[in-house]
Amino acid sequence: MKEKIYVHVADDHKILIEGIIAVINTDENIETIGYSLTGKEVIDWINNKDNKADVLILDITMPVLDGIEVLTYFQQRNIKQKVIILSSYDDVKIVQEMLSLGCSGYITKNNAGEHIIEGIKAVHRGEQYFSSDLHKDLINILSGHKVIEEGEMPEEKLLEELTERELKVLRLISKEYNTTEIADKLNLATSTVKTYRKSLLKKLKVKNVVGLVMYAMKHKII
Amino acid sequence: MKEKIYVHVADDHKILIEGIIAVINTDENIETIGYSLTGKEVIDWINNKDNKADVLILDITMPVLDGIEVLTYFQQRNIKQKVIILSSYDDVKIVQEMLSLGCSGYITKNNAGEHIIEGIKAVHRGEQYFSSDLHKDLINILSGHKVIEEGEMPEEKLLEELTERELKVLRLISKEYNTTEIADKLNLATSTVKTYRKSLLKKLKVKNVVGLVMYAMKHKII
DNA sequence: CGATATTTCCCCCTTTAGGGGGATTGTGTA
DNA sequence: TACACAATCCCCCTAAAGGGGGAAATATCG
Repeated sequence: MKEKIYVHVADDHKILIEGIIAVINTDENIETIGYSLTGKEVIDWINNKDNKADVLILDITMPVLDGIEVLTYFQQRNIKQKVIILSSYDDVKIVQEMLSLGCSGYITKNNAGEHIIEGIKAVHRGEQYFSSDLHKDLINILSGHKVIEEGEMPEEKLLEELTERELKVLRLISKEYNTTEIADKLNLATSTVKTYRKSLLKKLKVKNVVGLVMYAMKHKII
Repeated sequence: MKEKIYVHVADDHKILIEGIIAVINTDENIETIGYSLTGKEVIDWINNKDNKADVLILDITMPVLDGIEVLTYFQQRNIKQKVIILSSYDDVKIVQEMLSLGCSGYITKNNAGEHIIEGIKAVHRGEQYFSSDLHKDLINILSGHKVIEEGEMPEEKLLEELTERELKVLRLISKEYNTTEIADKLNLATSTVKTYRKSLLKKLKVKNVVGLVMYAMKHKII
């Protein structure tokens, strides 16, 4: 008899958590062990010595610390638990960003529950897992992706087309900050921030800030 | 022994559907009878004579015809099945809009599964049902809301705070049009459009276009 | 090492957005 | 009828955004 895999689920929609738990518990070798409704709860959970979960199913969009922030926290603390991202988005860039933040799997919500069970078992074995409906070109890109080892700190770039700085600026733009305020927050000259704004408009092929914000929302950059 | 209530579930996230089905089937008096992943599938299902469902659980955001379009279709055909909206949004305006489109219940995804069972039974009895986490002021507003009778065509306004014109301008802003282009499209003077922009900023209490677009996306105005 | 990309900053300039008024119609309702 | 409000337009003005360059330092990668 194999040892059980203990799973913790984090999503801001309780109904979805209940669903995942119901699906997961159909497998004898997997057991759910608590859930979180916000990123903060996940952090609290990980810092609890009593937690004995092996795998975390993590939604990207959550109030009070989102999935990205949780992953960043995990990366900084070198958390041993495996993380599977459960997301509505099948965007290549997001998958890459999540991978660079150290997650072990990525499953879209469009996918059937059985994939979650597969995914949990795969990442628990130390593999990486991606749900099958991720575009084929994504799989191609990912096949060349370095598998993240235990304790390793992946430092590679994400969102190939947008640079770190451009992303930061875009996130701040989406928070209604203007050029001067962004320059202030990032300790840059306003001219520099203006340069980033211009390159964002060019790279994303949009007409104005509105296009930038729409892109940011659609691609969950905010 | 009571007669069973047959339920159909529509959501673009299969995992959520599986969850809902798992939750619903814990109740002996309710049985799920198929599901849809897009609004189009719902329409196909409703037009199938073999369908014997009583209640439809309907997500608002779906590809290929969203929940709003499905409800509109139902309203036009005078469909007898009861509809419960399952949504991520607990916004008063959206609830009102859905009610005006003839839905019988509104449950947020933040709510536990047990509410779904309660809701299904309630709307099947001919009542209206709203999940308990909807703001209290919403409940107050709704208590004065006319219950929609079979076959009635409600025509009331939605989005009280924004006027028709402001909404039109907001939608065009979200399409990256600038003031001049909007004025052109609506056959207005640019000064008029500027007036609307200013009143939008005031009414929605945001700093700039970015805030307008964020509001529009969050509230499904676009 | 050399090519390439990122980050940082500067100049010039035009267009657009936004903040502050005010004014006129028309419509519906207390 | 009087009042509120939506819809339409105008003025003035400042701040911000965007379009076009250029340029230097640093990093990265083959």
